[in-house]
Amino acid sequence: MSIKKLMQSGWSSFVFFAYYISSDFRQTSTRLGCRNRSAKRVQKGTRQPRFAFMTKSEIDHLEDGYRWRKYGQKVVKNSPFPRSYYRCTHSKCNVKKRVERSSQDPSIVITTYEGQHCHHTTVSASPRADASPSQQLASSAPQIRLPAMQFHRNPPVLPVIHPGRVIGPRYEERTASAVERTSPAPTDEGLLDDVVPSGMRRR
DNA sequence: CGCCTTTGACCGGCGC
DNA sequence: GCGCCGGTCAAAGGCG
Repeated sequence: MSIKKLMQSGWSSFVFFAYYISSDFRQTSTRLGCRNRSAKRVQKGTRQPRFAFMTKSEIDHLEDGYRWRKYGQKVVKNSPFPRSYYRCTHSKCNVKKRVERSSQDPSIVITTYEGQHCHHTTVSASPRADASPSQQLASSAPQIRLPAMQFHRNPPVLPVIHPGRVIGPRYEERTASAVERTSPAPTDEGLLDDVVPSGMRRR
């Protein structure tokens, strides 16, 4: 999917900022919910690769080819919008994603994927008859397969589009700090902030 | 009936 | 130690 095609499809502002959080970036499990009820819980010390991107969309839960089950929603500090937590419905897949609207720009949806899929996409390109309203809404939009979940070893080459211009090199070459330096994108206090290196965070 | 969302409660980490 | 916070669980209910 080229930028040009995105523009032609009316999604000119769809993806304009993306970055990859490498697996050794930081331990993600230490701050995760730590109740030890479920065997599926990410064990302490294991590191899950994270990938976060911002999209300009009215749809919160974007169709990405996988099926997700929402397991929580939480109002987070510094954001008037709730953060939603989704888990891949595949039984052996431990991938999670968080979806949150930017407090700076409500039209921007920040999605963070965590983990790696151990299976292929499960949702067909056509809308599922039994899809939830949000899924149906998403399916009614131009189908854009977000490659975020296919970066098992080679992160995808997403168009890094800033409003009005293309910024930066291919994002897998950029570190989060590079993003910080090169991107004038609004610093989000919510989910985006959560994937910023701990040393760059206030807390 | 199966799958999904919603939502309040619960838990551990962290800062003070 | 206490309270805040983020993440998760699980029961309840909705929907096709």
